[in-house]
Amino acid sequence: MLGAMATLKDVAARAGVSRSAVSRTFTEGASVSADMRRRVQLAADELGYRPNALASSLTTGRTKLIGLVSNNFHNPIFLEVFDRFTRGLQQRGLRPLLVNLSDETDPAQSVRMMRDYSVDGVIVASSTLSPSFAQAFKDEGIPVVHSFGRFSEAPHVHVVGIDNVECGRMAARALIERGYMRIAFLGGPEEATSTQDRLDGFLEVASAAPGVRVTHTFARAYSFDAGREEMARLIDKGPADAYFCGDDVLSIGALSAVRTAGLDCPRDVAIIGLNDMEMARWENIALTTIHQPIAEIIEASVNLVVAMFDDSDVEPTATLFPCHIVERQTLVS
Amino acid sequence: MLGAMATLKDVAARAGVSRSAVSRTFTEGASVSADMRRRVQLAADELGYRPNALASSLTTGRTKLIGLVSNNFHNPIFLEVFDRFTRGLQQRGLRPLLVNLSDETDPAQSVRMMRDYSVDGVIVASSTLSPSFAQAFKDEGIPVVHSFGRFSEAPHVHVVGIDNVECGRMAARALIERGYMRIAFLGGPEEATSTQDRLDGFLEVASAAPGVRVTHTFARAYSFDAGREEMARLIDKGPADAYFCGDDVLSIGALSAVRTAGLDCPRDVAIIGLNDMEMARWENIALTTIHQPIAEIIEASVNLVVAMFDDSDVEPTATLFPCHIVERQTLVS
DNA sequence: TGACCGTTTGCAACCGGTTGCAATTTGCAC
DNA sequence: GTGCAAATTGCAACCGGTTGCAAACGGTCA
Repeated sequence: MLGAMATLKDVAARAGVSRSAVSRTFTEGASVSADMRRRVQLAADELGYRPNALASSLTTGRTKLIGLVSNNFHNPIFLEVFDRFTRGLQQRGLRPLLVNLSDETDPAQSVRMMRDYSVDGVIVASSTLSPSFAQAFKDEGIPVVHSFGRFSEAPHVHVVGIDNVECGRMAARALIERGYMRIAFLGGPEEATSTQDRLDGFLEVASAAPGVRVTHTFARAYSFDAGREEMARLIDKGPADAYFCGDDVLSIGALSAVRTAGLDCPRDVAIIGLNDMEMARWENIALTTIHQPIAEIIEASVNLVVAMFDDSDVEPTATLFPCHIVERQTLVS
Repeated sequence: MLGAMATLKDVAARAGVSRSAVSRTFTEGASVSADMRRRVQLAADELGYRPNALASSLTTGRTKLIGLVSNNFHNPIFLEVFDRFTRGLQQRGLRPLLVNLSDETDPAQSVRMMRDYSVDGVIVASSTLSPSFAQAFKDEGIPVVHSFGRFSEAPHVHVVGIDNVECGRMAARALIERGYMRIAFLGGPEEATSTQDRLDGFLEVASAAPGVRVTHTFARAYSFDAGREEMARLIDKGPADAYFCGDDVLSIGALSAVRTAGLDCPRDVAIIGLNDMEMARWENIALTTIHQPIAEIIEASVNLVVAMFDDSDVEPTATLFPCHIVERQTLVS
């Protein structure tokens, strides 16, 4: 169609004005007369001109690119997360540059990469990465928010998420209140910060409850298979009465193992999950679980990273959103 | 840490060489002596210098940015798709710029956006978008590949995917071979190209089979709820013996409805899906389904878009990968 | 008519790189 | 030591924009 892409210069020539005039026409709030703007627009339209966002970023220092870094590409809840993040960013005129932090890749490399592309900010979306990973971006001078990250009283970077320790407590209380006496935590991978925190809270409450026997084990991943395998193993050894599973996917795997073993879910082995992902509502699953307010977390994360554009040096904050239990059918009521 | 990011000029000054020398040191295959390279490297390391990818794109004309455009942010299989795309691109040194084509946003806007950011290419990952959408990128001179797109003998843009019509035939044959006499297609949204094609193939074979009664309906989306609702409705009216469901998610929803109605899945109502997503293997689902070779499709798509960098004007091709049925437990054997 | 002020416009330098070309250096054979 | 080709280096222009500054313009008021 067009031999080459029209540039500022072409438009200026065609409209018979200076390059600055063209630039100003396409810059919000610049000083241009209505007449000039009309002439430039006309020439621009004829040539199909659009400003090159990358070229202008050179002088303005803003790319409107946001790094979206995650290592959770196997947990269905993250599709929901990506959906919301991309929409939230797009609505604000920002573009997500997606980084898949698969285990092989060196994390430091992704930091360099983000710097190479001069992203305006980075959102680390992961409940398993250590706080130090997000910090690496800050050290490079890149605004960063850690979504679903580990809470800290005095975080080094902005953290938005839930209080995993409190969720652990909440789960323990829920099980104890319902009269379960042998309860257990079936966690995600031991090295995940979310697993550690949820366990801490769970044990804190459970071990303080008189007469309650509490145990815990870890699955090798937040995945269906890992949950199923671990629960199968536990059933073999004689299971507890009720389990707090590290997350919903794990819960669904565990649930499957329970049923395969010919046991009934709330009656023989009860389960409470965490996340309240879409699937938890499916009527063949009907998982009782702790709801994590994803939408709020993401909204807050995006707002935070945007706020940092203007004032990059605000004190890092930890924003926690409250969770609540959604009653379905995997716990006696 | 560093007041500001070090630039080429800073490094040149520090090393006492010309700016060109620094540039060449960081350019593959440029003419620099070993001695020079050492001096520059030293200065660069001391300053923590890294070349600005966007600035260089200005002269090289390559950004290594690839637009990844999709409107499927609710089908769990697309998490797998995004995972594979991001890894495939990253391995080749490319960065995915994710675009969420949610229904509200004007498609034309995403085309402009990609142009503004000078992406080297675009991958449209969607089985529901019309071919003309992908074409819009081509019209702007942007290399584009439509993954999971509709097959055409003479496509306007590169298409990589499966033969949906053939899948429809395959499903019909599978049901007929197994002796089901009243079969039906429970499709995705009627306007999705994949739904249309699968229906065509299904009807073609089914209506040619003597004594076989065939019907079809559409769910309002490729989603669990839509599948469950539609199947519940069908059960009310008296269901067919066996259903080809538009995809796995739909199948799982339908399966749920079948069980909720107190029916047994292969015996009373049989189901075959399409996709073979991870969940189809879950033992509480065990869906018999047509396997779609996602990995191959994505690998081929990425290769294709990369190949277009060098030669943008190759004749558009349609690459189809064969599918096969994976036997599990929702069809009699 | 001229002084004065606010707007609009263009010039030219700059953002952080790349690259063609010519000048300089190097290596090697004689 | 000389001659010549190949390898290395720097200069300067360029990629596609933005922006501070000063000149030009337009209008008002005396």
